[in-house]
Amino acid sequence: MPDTEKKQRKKADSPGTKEKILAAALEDFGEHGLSGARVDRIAQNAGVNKAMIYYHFNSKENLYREVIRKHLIRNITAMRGHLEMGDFELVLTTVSETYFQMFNQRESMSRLLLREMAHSGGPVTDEIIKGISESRLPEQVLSVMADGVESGALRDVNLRQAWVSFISMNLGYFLLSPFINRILNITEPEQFLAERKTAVVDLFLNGVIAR
Amino acid sequence: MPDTEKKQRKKADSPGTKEKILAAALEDFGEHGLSGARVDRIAQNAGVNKAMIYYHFNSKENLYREVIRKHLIRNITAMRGHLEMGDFELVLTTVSETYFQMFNQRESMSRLLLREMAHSGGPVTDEIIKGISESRLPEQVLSVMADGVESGALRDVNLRQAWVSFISMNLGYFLLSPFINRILNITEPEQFLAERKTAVVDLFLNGVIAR
Amino acid sequence: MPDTEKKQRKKADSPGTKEKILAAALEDFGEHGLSGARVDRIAQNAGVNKAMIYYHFNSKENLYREVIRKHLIRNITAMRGHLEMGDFELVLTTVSETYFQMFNQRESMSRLLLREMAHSGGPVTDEIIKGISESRLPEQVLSVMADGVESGALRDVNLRQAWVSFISMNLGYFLLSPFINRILNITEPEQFLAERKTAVVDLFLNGVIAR
Amino acid sequence: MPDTEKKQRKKADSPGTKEKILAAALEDFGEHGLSGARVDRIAQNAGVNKAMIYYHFNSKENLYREVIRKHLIRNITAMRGHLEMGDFELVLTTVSETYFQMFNQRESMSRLLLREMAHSGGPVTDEIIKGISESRLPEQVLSVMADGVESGALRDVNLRQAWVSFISMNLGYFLLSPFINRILNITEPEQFLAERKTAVVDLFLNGVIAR
DNA sequence: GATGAATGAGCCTTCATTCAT
DNA sequence: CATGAATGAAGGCTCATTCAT
Repeated sequence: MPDTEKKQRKKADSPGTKEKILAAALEDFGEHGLSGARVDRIAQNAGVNKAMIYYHFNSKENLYREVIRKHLIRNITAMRGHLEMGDFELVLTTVSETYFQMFNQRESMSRLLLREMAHSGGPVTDEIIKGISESRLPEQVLSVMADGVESGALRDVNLRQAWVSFISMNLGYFLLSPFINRILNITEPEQFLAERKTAVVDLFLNGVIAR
Repeated sequence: MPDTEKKQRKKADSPGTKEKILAAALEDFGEHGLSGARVDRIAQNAGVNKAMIYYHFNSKENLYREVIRKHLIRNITAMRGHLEMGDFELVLTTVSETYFQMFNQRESMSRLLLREMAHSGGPVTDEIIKGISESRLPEQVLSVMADGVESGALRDVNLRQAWVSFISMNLGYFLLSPFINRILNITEPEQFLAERKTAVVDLFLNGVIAR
Repeated sequence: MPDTEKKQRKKADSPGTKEKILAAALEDFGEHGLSGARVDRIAQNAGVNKAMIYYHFNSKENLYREVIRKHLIRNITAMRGHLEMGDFELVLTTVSETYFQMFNQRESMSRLLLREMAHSGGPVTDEIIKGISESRLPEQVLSVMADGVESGALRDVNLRQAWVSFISMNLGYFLLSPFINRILNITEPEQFLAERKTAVVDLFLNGVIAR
Repeated sequence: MPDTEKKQRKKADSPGTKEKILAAALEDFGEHGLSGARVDRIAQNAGVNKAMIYYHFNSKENLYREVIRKHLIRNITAMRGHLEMGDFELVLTTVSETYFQMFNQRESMSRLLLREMAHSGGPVTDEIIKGISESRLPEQVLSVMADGVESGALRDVNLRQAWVSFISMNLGYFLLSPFINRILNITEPEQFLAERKTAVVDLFLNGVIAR
């Protein structure tokens, strides 16, 4: 049947055209933002014709959506799997590690997220939030901390404030690294980053644990 | 009273045209970023002719530079004055307060800074960094903390890591608030923000103080 | 007949869009000069979208370059073919004829060249000069004249001065015709032009031949 | 009377403001043409406020007119004085000399004239032509030549063609010098120019004199 | 699927000109 | 006379998007 053939070809034909576009788009959106990105440039860096972008995705904005969907949300929801509840310190370490993996794999990623957050009402804000909410991660951690407070293991701190602080500590360096590196004269960012995971967990734990 | 406003002067008049442009520009750059901002829109919101932007500033990018120069760097360097060394907790509180004042006065500001930081190689990165460096704030705080470690008052933590964490905790909510508010279901951001100052200092202090 | 026009091809079609632009551009540049020409006007007269000018050529200035390249340099280098050495008078006549053909075919051309020469450091000066040099025309004529002087057929005149005079005589009317026609009250320029070829060669020959 | 005072000041006040503007304008128009010239630039180079240009002259185009009036037409009409009829060769030499003086004094001048001629229907074409006609120079020379032909001293050439050739030979180098210098590899233009006057007259005389 | 050509709206910038002082 | 500020009308160029093949 020709139909069958066609369908199979459809998948086989474009050898990763969509993927090449998505990769180039991630780079460009990360580097220049939604309005600063250029469809021509993305097409050229992907090695495809510009019209193909409109064939596969329908608009620049939709491409942006898909990029975030693929690279960001996928990672966030994947976090759920890695997070089997247990020791509080282990939970914190796991969360930290996931963030570090997520943002470290591709430099463009953090920039992309940054810009998106700066937009607030941007096109994919809702989806990101939905992704995070569905991961139920904040909920779980807050509940673990609540248990800790109740059992007297943790100080009676404002849990949501604490959680915001923890997230901020984790993301902070990714968001601010170009600045921090120069201001603090950090010459080996990789090493600083490697130390950071434990430093963050250590500071936070000492900050909340009862004494 | 005479000379209440500045209407009677012959020259150097231009009743705040530059200021009106700068204000409108801050809004637009904060809302849409450098590339997303529109010169027409800025002119219209400032109530001036579009060409005046090029008369007073020379290009869109230069206007951007001036906006940051005026609103950001001015604040950062002003911090120096407020920071007479004293009690460690007082220092932290002062720093926190300055950040909170700085970003709270105008919503656009945090978005502007956010975007600028995401750019890294952006047009004013150097100036911002210079402004911060000249304020000598990081230097001072690090030295205070070093004293604390030496005297045994503070745990032997990596100071730069701790400092990055403190900055991140302070800026984090400003940068991420649109997300955080919805994810943590924060219905009264003002109150959350008001609590935040002390929460941040409290968590950090407990995190570093020797026990 | 099949394939009369070029409508059936798949690619490389664009039924002469580039050519239409070049033609309209020649007119506009000739009429108003590089800075006086208007891209909108060129596009409209060519019957194409303004953006196509930037698609096919990359800037107004580059379009200008291409116009000259196509219409001027092509003619100059073509001269080489017509110039088989022979009788001195024949050489002069050939040169004259080429100039007359070149500038007579399109009124805009002479104006274009005129303006370009007035610019000296203009964008295509180098190319024009290269085109002329490569045609080796001046070289050849000078050498023929040198032979004439040596054999005693020609007076011992300054050859380069003579050559400049000959060129000037040939181009002069094209450059100055709007003025000359009115000052000398020439009511039938075509006839004056037709007589000019022989008049120029005659005057020059008599001026240099030994007596 | 204050009125008297004012009037006298009027003339005395601006110490050559108009002149400074005219000088700067000549330069700019010569360098960039009517449409390429910039009022700002002229004002700046003249060291006056831009509005002054509109105070003294009324528009860019009118300034252009005045520049030509002052620098070109003045010269052309001045020629009349220098031209007392006499020996034919003397007449030719005088004409040549006048042209050479006129164009040699200011480099911008020839470019200005060139551009104006390329415009044909330009704003001052009429005035230039009127200036030339009123100088009666062409008329006089043609009549001298006619006498020469009648007396048998000159060959029976087409007088108007000959006159056009003579003018072209005189102006040619000025118009084409940037090109000619490079094509003929003329390294000392001043010397070439100095030789040119006699070369032109010599060639023309030999071309028309009966043999 | 893929491509080169085409389009229309809009953007940043410039410029001749005017106005208030 | 002189000036700084202001204006409106383009002008060159870009860009997301679409079309024909």
